[in-house]
Amino acid sequence: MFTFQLQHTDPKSAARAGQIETAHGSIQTPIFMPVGTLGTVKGVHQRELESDIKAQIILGNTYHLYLRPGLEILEQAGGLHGFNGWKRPMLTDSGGYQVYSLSAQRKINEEGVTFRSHIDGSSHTFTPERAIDIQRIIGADIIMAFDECPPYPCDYEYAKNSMELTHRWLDRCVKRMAETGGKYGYEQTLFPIVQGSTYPDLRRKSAETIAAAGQPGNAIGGLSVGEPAEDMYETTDQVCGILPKDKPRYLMGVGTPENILECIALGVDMFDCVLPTRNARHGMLYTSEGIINIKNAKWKDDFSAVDANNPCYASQQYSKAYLRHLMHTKELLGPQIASLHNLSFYLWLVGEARRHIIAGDFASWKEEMVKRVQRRL
RNA sequence: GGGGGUGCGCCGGAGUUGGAGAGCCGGGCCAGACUGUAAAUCUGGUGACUUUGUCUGAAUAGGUUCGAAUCCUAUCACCCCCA
Repeated sequence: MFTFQLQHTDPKSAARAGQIETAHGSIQTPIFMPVGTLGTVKGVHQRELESDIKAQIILGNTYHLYLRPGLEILEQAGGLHGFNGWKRPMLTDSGGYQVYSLSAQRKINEEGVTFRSHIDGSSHTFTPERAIDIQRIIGADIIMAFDECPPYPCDYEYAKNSMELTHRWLDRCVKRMAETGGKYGYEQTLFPIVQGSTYPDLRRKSAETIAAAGQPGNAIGGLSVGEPAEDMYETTDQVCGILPKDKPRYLMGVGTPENILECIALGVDMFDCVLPTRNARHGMLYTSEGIINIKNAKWKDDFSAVDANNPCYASQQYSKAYLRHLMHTKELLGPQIASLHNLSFYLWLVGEARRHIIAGDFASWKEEMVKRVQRRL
Protein backbone atom coordinates (compact mmCIF):
# COMPACT_ATOMS: atom_id res chain seq x y z
CA MET A 1 0.00 0.00 0.00
CA PHE A 2 1.49 3.30 -1.13
CA THR A 3 1.55 5.85 1.68
CA PHE A 4 3.15 9.19 2.40
CA GLN A 5 3.78 10.42 5.89
CA LEU A 6 4.67 14.07 6.36
CA GLN A 7 7.15 14.11 9.25
CA HIS A 8 8.51 17.64 9.58
CA THR A 9 7.88 21.05 8.06
CA ASP A 10 10.52 23.77 8.02
CA PRO A 11 9.35 26.85 9.97
CA LYS A 12 10.98 29.35 7.60
CA SER A 13 10.22 27.79 4.22
CA ALA A 14 7.87 25.30 2.62
CA ALA A 15 10.46 22.50 2.89
CA ARG A 16 9.21 19.19 4.24
CA ALA A 17 10.64 15.89 5.38
CA GLY A 18 8.56 12.79 4.88
CA GLN A 19 8.49 9.11 4.17
CA ILE A 20 6.96 7.20 1.29
CA GLU A 21 6.11 3.52 1.58
CA THR A 22 5.99 1.31 -1.50
CA ALA A 23 5.86 -2.40 -2.17
CA HIS A 24 9.65 -2.37 -2.57
CA GLY A 25 10.44 -0.41 0.55
CA SER A 26 10.44 3.08 1.95
CA ILE A 27 11.81 6.38 0.68
CA GLN A 28 12.94 9.21 2.92
CA THR A 29 12.10 12.58 1.41
CA PRO A 30 13.23 14.94 0.09
CA ILE A 31 14.90 12.52 -2.29
CA PHE A 32 16.84 12.51 -5.53
CA MET A 33 16.19 9.60 -7.89
CA PRO A 34 19.05 8.55 -10.20
CA VAL A 35 17.94 8.11 -13.79
CA GLY A 36 18.29 4.65 -15.30
CA THR A 37 16.58 5.10 -18.64
CA LEU A 38 17.42 1.70 -20.10
CA GLY A 39 17.15 -0.24 -16.86
CA THR A 40 20.62 0.77 -15.71
CA VAL A 41 22.00 3.91 -14.15
CA LYS A 42 24.70 4.45 -16.75
CA GLY A 43 28.10 3.34 -15.55
CA VAL A 44 27.03 2.41 -12.02
CA HIS A 45 26.66 -1.03 -10.44
CA GLN A 46 23.60 -1.66 -8.32
CA ARG A 47 25.79 -2.56 -5.37
CA GLU A 48 27.32 0.91 -5.67
CA LEU A 49 23.87 2.46 -5.97
CA GLU A 50 22.90 0.78 -2.73
CA SER A 51 26.00 1.05 -0.58
CA ASP A 52 28.00 4.04 -1.87
CA ILE A 53 25.33 6.28 -3.37
CA LYS A 54 22.55 5.14 -1.04
CA ALA A 55 19.96 5.48 -3.76
CA GLN A 56 16.49 4.73 -2.44
CA ILE A 57 14.65 4.73 -5.75
CA ILE A 58 15.72 4.82 -9.40
CA LEU A 59 14.01 5.62 -12.68
CA GLY A 60 13.39 3.68 -15.85
CA ASN A 61 11.88 4.86 -19.12
CA THR A 62 8.79 3.40 -20.79
CA TYR A 63 9.71 4.42 -24.32
CA HIS A 64 13.27 3.12 -24.24
CA LEU A 65 12.48 -0.13 -22.46
CA TYR A 66 9.53 -0.78 -24.77
CA LEU A 67 11.88 -0.53 -27.76
CA ARG A 68 14.65 -2.56 -26.10
CA PRO A 69 14.58 -5.18 -24.69
CA GLY A 70 10.85 -5.09 -25.45
CA LEU A 71 7.78 -6.10 -23.51
CA GLU A 72 8.03 -9.83 -24.10
CA ILE A 73 11.44 -10.08 -22.46
CA LEU A 74 10.44 -7.78 -19.61
CA GLU A 75 7.33 -9.82 -18.89
CA GLN A 76 9.27 -13.09 -18.99
CA ALA A 77 11.82 -11.61 -16.57
CA GLY A 78 9.06 -10.66 -14.13
CA GLY A 79 9.24 -6.96 -14.85
CA LEU A 80 12.21 -4.64 -14.64
CA HIS A 81 12.89 -5.55 -11.00
CA GLY A 82 13.23 -9.16 -12.05
CA PHE A 83 15.27 -8.25 -15.10
CA ASN A 84 17.91 -6.01 -13.53
CA GLY A 85 17.76 -7.30 -9.97
CA TRP A 86 17.06 -3.95 -8.30
CA LYS A 87 15.20 -4.68 -5.08
CA ARG A 88 14.21 -1.18 -4.04
CA PRO A 89 11.51 1.15 -5.38
CA MET A 90 11.43 2.13 -9.01
CA LEU A 91 9.62 4.80 -11.01
CA THR A 92 9.03 4.86 -14.74
CA ASP A 93 8.55 7.89 -16.91
CA SER A 94 5.71 7.39 -19.35
CA GLY A 95 7.33 8.55 -22.55
CA GLY A 96 5.88 12.03 -22.16
CA TYR A 97 9.34 13.56 -22.12
CA GLN A 98 10.11 11.87 -25.45
CA VAL A 99 7.16 13.79 -26.92
CA TYR A 100 9.40 16.78 -26.22
CA SER A 101 12.91 15.42 -26.77
CA LEU A 102 12.04 13.47 -29.92
CA SER A 103 9.73 16.16 -31.27
CA ALA A 104 11.35 15.98 -34.71
CA GLN A 105 10.06 12.45 -35.23
CA ARG A 106 6.66 12.17 -33.65
CA LYS A 107 3.11 13.23 -34.37
CA ILE A 108 0.54 14.11 -31.70
CA ASN A 109 -3.19 13.78 -31.99
CA GLU A 110 -6.09 13.34 -29.58
CA GLU A 111 -5.62 9.61 -29.45
CA GLY A 112 -1.92 9.66 -28.61
CA VAL A 113 1.54 10.06 -30.06
CA THR A 114 3.12 8.19 -32.95
CA PHE A 115 6.90 7.95 -32.65
CA ARG A 116 9.41 7.05 -35.30
CA SER A 117 11.90 4.89 -33.43
CA HIS A 118 15.27 6.58 -33.01
CA ILE A 119 16.83 3.13 -33.43
CA ASP A 120 15.39 1.78 -36.67
CA GLY A 121 12.81 4.33 -37.80
CA SER A 122 9.87 1.98 -37.18
CA SER A 123 6.55 3.49 -36.18
CA HIS A 124 5.07 3.09 -32.66
CA THR A 125 1.93 4.61 -31.23
CA PHE A 126 1.67 5.48 -27.55
CA THR A 127 -1.77 6.21 -26.18
CA PRO A 128 -2.47 6.92 -22.49
CA GLU A 129 -3.87 3.39 -22.21
CA ARG A 130 -0.83 1.88 -23.91
CA ALA A 131 1.56 3.86 -21.69
CA ILE A 132 -0.19 2.43 -18.62
CA ASP A 133 -0.19 -1.11 -20.02
CA ILE A 134 3.53 -0.92 -20.77
CA GLN A 135 4.30 0.46 -17.33
CA ARG A 136 2.25 -2.36 -15.81
CA ILE A 137 4.55 -4.77 -17.63
CA ILE A 138 7.70 -2.91 -16.59
CA GLY A 139 6.34 -3.10 -13.07
CA ALA A 140 7.58 0.13 -11.50
CA ASP A 141 6.19 1.09 -8.09
CA ILE A 142 5.38 4.59 -9.27
CA ILE A 143 4.20 5.08 -12.82
CA MET A 144 3.71 8.38 -14.56
CA ALA A 145 0.69 9.59 -16.46
CA PHE A 146 1.20 9.97 -20.20
CA ASP A 147 1.53 13.69 -20.88
CA GLU A 148 2.90 16.12 -23.38
CA CYS A 149 5.93 18.01 -22.14
CA PRO A 150 5.71 21.21 -24.19
CA PRO A 151 8.81 23.09 -25.32
CA TYR A 152 10.03 26.44 -24.04
CA PRO A 153 9.29 29.04 -25.17
CA CYS A 154 5.74 28.03 -25.96
CA ASP A 155 2.95 30.38 -27.00
CA TYR A 156 -0.13 30.63 -24.83
CA GLU A 157 -2.51 28.87 -27.22
CA TYR A 158 -0.18 25.92 -27.65
CA ALA A 159 0.43 25.67 -23.91
CA LYS A 160 -3.30 25.80 -23.17
CA ASN A 161 -4.25 23.18 -25.77
CA SER A 162 -1.37 20.95 -24.72
CA MET A 163 -2.32 21.21 -21.06
CA GLU A 164 -5.94 20.36 -21.80
CA LEU A 165 -4.85 17.39 -23.87
CA THR A 166 -2.66 16.20 -20.98
CA HIS A 167 -5.69 16.52 -18.65
CA ARG A 168 -7.88 14.46 -20.99
CA TRP A 169 -5.12 11.89 -21.27
CA LEU A 170 -4.93 11.78 -17.47
CA ASP A 171 -8.59 10.75 -17.26
CA ARG A 172 -7.82 7.90 -19.63
CA CYS A 173 -4.74 6.90 -17.60
CA VAL A 174 -6.76 6.86 -14.39
CA LYS A 175 -9.47 4.79 -16.04
CA ARG A 176 -6.95 2.30 -17.41
CA MET A 177 -5.27 2.03 -14.02
CA ALA A 178 -8.62 1.18 -12.45
CA GLU A 179 -9.32 -1.46 -15.09
CA THR A 180 -5.98 -3.20 -14.65
CA GLY A 181 -3.81 -4.39 -11.81
CA GLY A 182 -0.18 -5.03 -10.96
CA LYS A 183 1.11 -7.96 -12.99
CA TYR A 184 3.54 -9.21 -10.37
CA GLY A 185 1.47 -9.22 -7.21
CA TYR A 186 2.23 -5.77 -5.88
CA GLU A 187 0.60 -2.38 -6.13
CA GLN A 188 1.58 0.32 -8.61
CA THR A 189 0.78 3.97 -8.04
CA LEU A 190 -0.03 6.58 -10.68
CA PHE A 191 1.31 10.12 -10.45
CA PRO A 192 -0.45 12.71 -12.63
CA ILE A 193 1.54 15.64 -14.03
CA VAL A 194 0.88 19.38 -13.84
CA GLN A 195 1.56 21.25 -17.11
CA GLY A 196 0.82 24.78 -18.34
CA SER A 197 4.26 26.05 -19.34
CA THR A 198 5.14 29.28 -17.48
CA TYR A 199 1.63 30.80 -17.63
CA PRO A 200 0.29 31.31 -14.08
CA ASP A 201 -3.39 30.95 -14.99
CA LEU A 202 -2.70 27.71 -16.86
CA ARG A 203 -0.53 26.36 -14.07
CA ARG A 204 -3.27 27.18 -11.55
CA LYS A 205 -5.87 25.41 -13.64
CA SER A 206 -3.60 22.43 -14.18
CA ALA A 207 -2.56 22.13 -10.53
CA GLU A 208 -6.24 22.23 -9.46
CA THR A 209 -7.14 19.60 -12.04
CA ILE A 210 -4.28 17.34 -11.00
CA ALA A 211 -5.05 17.78 -7.31
CA ALA A 212 -8.66 16.92 -7.98
CA ALA A 213 -7.64 13.66 -9.65
CA GLY A 214 -6.96 12.44 -6.10
CA GLN A 215 -3.96 10.28 -6.85
CA PRO A 216 -1.49 9.35 -4.04
CA GLY A 217 1.25 11.61 -5.39
CA ASN A 218 1.60 14.44 -7.89
CA ALA A 219 4.22 15.63 -10.32
CA ILE A 220 5.20 18.94 -11.86
CA GLY A 221 6.30 18.65 -15.47
CA GLY A 222 7.24 20.96 -18.29
CA LEU A 223 10.00 22.72 -16.37
CA SER A 224 13.79 22.61 -16.79
CA VAL A 225 13.31 22.74 -20.53
CA GLY A 226 15.27 25.95 -21.04
CA GLU A 227 13.27 28.54 -19.11
CA PRO A 228 15.10 30.94 -16.76
CA ALA A 229 15.64 29.52 -13.27
CA GLU A 230 13.45 32.27 -11.80
CA ASP A 231 10.51 31.10 -13.93
CA MET A 232 11.09 27.56 -12.75
CA TYR A 233 11.05 28.67 -9.10
CA GLU A 234 7.97 30.89 -9.50
CA THR A 235 6.01 28.17 -11.24
CA THR A 236 7.10 25.52 -8.73
CA ASP A 237 6.19 27.81 -5.84
CA GLN A 238 2.77 28.52 -7.28
CA VAL A 239 1.99 24.87 -8.05
CA CYS A 240 3.22 23.61 -4.66
CA GLY A 241 0.82 26.06 -3.07
CA ILE A 242 -2.08 24.31 -4.79
CA LEU A 243 -1.08 20.64 -4.67
CA PRO A 244 -2.18 18.84 -1.50
CA LYS A 245 0.23 18.98 1.42
CA ASP A 246 -0.34 15.39 2.46
CA LYS A 247 0.91 13.87 -0.79
CA PRO A 248 4.41 13.78 -2.25
CA ARG A 249 5.34 16.30 -4.92
CA TYR A 250 7.71 15.30 -7.67
CA LEU A 251 9.43 17.97 -9.77
CA MET A 252 10.35 16.18 -12.96
CA GLY A 253 13.78 16.60 -14.52
CA VAL A 254 15.25 19.02 -11.98
CA GLY A 255 18.07 19.75 -11.77
CA THR A 256 21.30 21.34 -10.67
CA PRO A 257 22.24 21.18 -6.97
CA GLU A 258 21.05 24.77 -6.46
CA ASN A 259 17.81 24.07 -8.35
CA ILE A 260 17.16 21.15 -6.01
CA LEU A 261 17.91 23.11 -2.85
CA GLU A 262 15.69 26.00 -3.94
CA CYS A 263 12.85 23.70 -4.90
CA ILE A 264 13.07 21.71 -1.67
CA ALA A 265 12.54 25.07 0.01
CA LEU A 266 9.40 25.51 -2.12
CA GLY A 267 7.92 22.20 -0.96
CA VAL A 268 9.13 19.63 -3.49
CA ASP A 269 9.78 16.11 -2.17
CA MET A 270 11.15 14.19 -5.16
CA PHE A 271 13.59 15.00 -7.96
CA ASP A 272 15.25 13.27 -10.85
CA CYS A 273 17.74 14.55 -13.38
CA VAL A 274 20.30 13.23 -15.85
CA LEU A 275 22.81 15.97 -14.97
CA PRO A 276 24.80 14.11 -12.31
CA THR A 277 25.33 11.09 -14.58
CA ARG A 278 25.56 12.75 -17.99
CA ASN A 279 27.81 15.54 -16.75
CA ALA A 280 29.94 13.01 -14.89
CA ARG A 281 30.59 11.23 -18.16
CA HIS A 282 31.56 14.58 -19.65
CA GLY A 283 33.94 15.43 -16.80
CA MET A 284 31.82 17.82 -14.75
CA LEU A 285 31.84 17.07 -11.04
CA TYR A 286 29.55 18.45 -8.37
CA THR A 287 31.29 18.74 -5.04
CA SER A 288 30.63 20.19 -1.61
CA GLU A 289 32.97 23.07 -2.53
CA GLY A 290 31.64 23.78 -6.01
CA ILE A 291 31.78 22.60 -9.60
CA ILE A 292 34.88 21.05 -11.12
CA ASN A 293 35.62 20.34 -14.76
CA ILE A 294 38.00 17.51 -14.04
CA LYS A 295 39.35 17.55 -17.60
CA ASN A 296 40.83 21.03 -17.14
CA ALA A 297 44.63 21.22 -17.19
CA LYS A 298 44.76 22.77 -13.75
CA TRP A 299 43.96 19.42 -12.08
CA LYS A 300 46.76 17.47 -13.73
CA ASP A 301 48.99 17.49 -10.64
CA ASP A 302 46.37 17.91 -7.92
CA PHE A 303 46.66 14.72 -5.91
CA SER A 304 43.99 15.62 -3.38
CA ALA A 305 40.82 13.51 -3.17
CA VAL A 306 38.06 14.13 -5.71
CA ASP A 307 35.97 15.44 -2.80
CA ALA A 308 37.40 15.03 0.69
CA ASN A 309 34.05 15.97 2.26
CA ASN A 310 32.11 13.29 0.43
CA PRO A 311 32.15 10.04 2.40
CA CYS A 312 31.63 8.01 -0.78
CA TYR A 313 34.40 5.53 -1.46
CA ALA A 314 35.09 6.82 -4.98
CA SER A 315 35.30 10.44 -3.87
CA GLN A 316 37.85 9.59 -1.17
CA GLN A 317 39.87 6.87 -2.86
CA TYR A 318 40.86 8.61 -6.09
CA SER A 319 42.72 11.85 -6.64
CA LYS A 320 41.68 14.63 -8.99
CA ALA A 321 44.87 14.10 -11.02
CA TYR A 322 44.14 10.40 -11.43
CA LEU A 323 40.51 10.94 -12.37
CA ARG A 324 41.62 13.57 -14.90
CA HIS A 325 44.04 11.04 -16.33
CA LEU A 326 41.28 8.45 -16.66
CA MET A 327 38.96 10.92 -18.38
CA HIS A 328 41.69 12.08 -20.75
CA THR A 329 42.67 8.58 -21.73
CA LYS A 330 39.00 7.63 -22.14
CA GLU A 331 39.39 4.81 -19.68
CA LEU A 332 36.01 3.37 -18.73
CA LEU A 333 36.76 3.73 -15.04
CA GLY A 334 36.79 7.55 -15.36
CA PRO A 335 33.09 8.05 -16.09
CA GLN A 336 32.29 5.32 -13.56
CA ILE A 337 34.11 7.08 -10.73
CA ALA A 338 32.70 10.45 -11.78
CA SER A 339 29.12 9.09 -11.91
CA LEU A 340 29.52 7.39 -8.55
CA HIS A 341 30.86 10.60 -7.09
CA ASN A 342 28.19 12.92 -8.55
CA LEU A 343 25.32 10.68 -7.53
CA SER A 344 26.67 10.21 -4.04
CA PHE A 345 26.96 14.00 -3.79
CA TYR A 346 23.35 14.46 -4.90
CA LEU A 347 22.12 11.87 -2.41
CA TRP A 348 24.29 13.38 0.30
CA LEU A 349 22.84 16.81 -0.52
CA VAL A 350 19.20 15.78 -0.22
CA GLY A 351 20.04 13.74 2.88
CA GLU A 352 21.59 16.80 4.49
CA ALA A 353 18.57 18.86 3.47
CA ARG A 354 16.34 16.33 5.19
CA ARG A 355 18.52 16.34 8.29
CA HIS A 356 18.38 20.15 8.50
CA ILE A 357 14.62 20.23 7.93
CA ILE A 358 14.21 17.86 10.86
CA ALA A 359 16.70 19.87 12.93
CA GLY A 360 14.80 23.06 12.12
CA ASP A 361 17.64 25.05 10.55
CA PHE A 362 17.08 24.22 6.91
CA ALA A 363 16.58 27.76 5.61
CA SER A 364 19.90 29.14 6.83
CA TRP A 365 21.78 25.98 5.84
CA LYS A 366 20.27 26.14 2.37
CA GLU A 367 21.31 29.77 1.83
CA GLU A 368 24.90 28.91 2.66
CA MET A 369 24.88 25.70 0.63
CA VAL A 370 23.45 27.30 -2.51
CA LYS A 371 26.39 29.71 -2.56
CA ARG A 372 28.88 26.89 -2.21
CA VAL A 373 27.53 24.40 -4.73
CA GLN A 374 27.41 26.80 -7.66
CA ARG A 375 30.97 28.04 -7.30
CA ARG A 376 33.28 27.18 -10.18
CA LEU A 377 36.53 25.70 -8.98
C1' G B 1 80.72 3.40 -49.97
C1' G B 2 76.92 3.55 -54.43
C1' G B 3 71.81 4.35 -56.20
C1' G B 4 66.74 5.90 -55.42
C1' G B 5 62.93 8.39 -52.57
C1' U B 6 60.71 11.77 -48.94
C1' G B 7 60.87 16.50 -45.99
C1' C B 8 55.05 22.43 -44.50
C1' G B 9 51.00 22.58 -38.12
C1' C B 10 51.95 19.06 -31.83
C1' C B 11 51.08 14.01 -34.59
C1' G B 12 49.05 11.09 -38.94
C1' G B 13 46.91 11.55 -43.66
C1' A B 14 45.11 14.45 -48.22
C1' G B 15 46.58 17.96 -51.72
C1' U B 16 50.87 19.97 -55.35
C1' U B 17 51.73 18.53 -63.32
C1' G B 18 55.11 26.96 -61.44
C1' G B 19 49.65 30.65 -60.19
C1' A B 20 44.92 32.59 -54.33
C1' G B 21 46.89 29.18 -48.53
C1' A B 22 47.79 30.69 -41.72
C1' G B 23 45.33 26.61 -45.00
C1' C B 24 41.54 20.47 -46.00
C1' C B 25 40.42 15.67 -43.03
C1' G B 26 41.47 12.77 -38.57
C1' G B 27 43.80 12.58 -33.84
C1' G B 28 45.94 15.20 -29.77
C1' C B 29 45.76 19.53 -26.85
C1' C B 30 42.88 23.97 -24.61
C1' A B 31 38.09 25.52 -23.31
C1' G B 32 32.65 25.57 -23.30
C1' A B 33 27.62 23.32 -23.37
C1' C B 34 24.45 19.58 -21.24
C1' U B 35 18.16 19.64 -16.45
C1' G B 36 11.32 13.55 -16.62
C1' U B 37 18.98 10.50 -21.35
C1' A B 38 18.51 9.58 -29.70
C1' A B 39 24.17 12.26 -25.31
C1' A B 40 31.23 7.90 -22.96
C1' U B 41 27.72 13.40 -26.89
C1' C B 42 27.94 18.16 -29.11
C1' U B 43 30.24 23.15 -30.08
C1' G B 44 34.38 26.46 -30.44
C1' G B 45 39.61 27.35 -30.36
C1' U B 46 44.68 25.55 -31.34
C1' G B 47 51.80 30.26 -35.94
C1' A B 48 52.96 35.31 -33.97
C1' C B 49 51.33 40.17 -32.97
C1' U B 50 50.06 46.18 -31.40
C1' U B 51 43.59 41.33 -33.62
C1' U B 52 37.44 45.41 -37.97
C1' G B 53 43.45 43.70 -39.10
C1' U B 54 48.90 43.05 -39.79
C1' C B 55 53.22 40.03 -40.16
C1' U B 56 55.94 35.54 -40.71
C1' G B 57 55.56 30.58 -42.77
C1' A B 58 56.30 24.57 -46.87
C1' A B 59 63.69 20.90 -43.53
C1' U B 60 68.16 24.79 -43.90
C1' A B 61 70.87 28.23 -47.24
C1' G B 62 71.06 30.02 -52.00
C1' G B 63 69.35 30.30 -57.26
C1' U B 64 65.90 30.51 -61.77
C1' U B 65 61.11 33.13 -62.53
C1' C B 66 56.39 38.36 -63.25
C1' G B 67 55.30 34.53 -59.59
C1' A B 68 58.26 28.76 -56.04
C1' A B 69 55.54 24.31 -51.14
C1' U B 70 56.03 22.88 -56.58
C1' C B 71 61.93 23.78 -60.91
C1' C B 72 67.65 23.93 -60.00
C1' U B 73 72.19 23.68 -56.56
C1' A B 74 74.33 22.67 -51.84
C1' U B 75 73.70 21.04 -46.89
C1' C B 76 70.96 18.32 -43.12
C1' A B 77 67.47 14.50 -41.55
C1' C B 78 64.74 10.15 -42.37
C1' C B 79 63.21 5.78 -45.46
C1' C B 80 64.23 1.90 -49.28
C1' C B 81 67.63 -0.93 -52.46
C1' C B 82 72.73 -2.49 -53.60
C1' A B 83 77.70 -3.33 -51.42
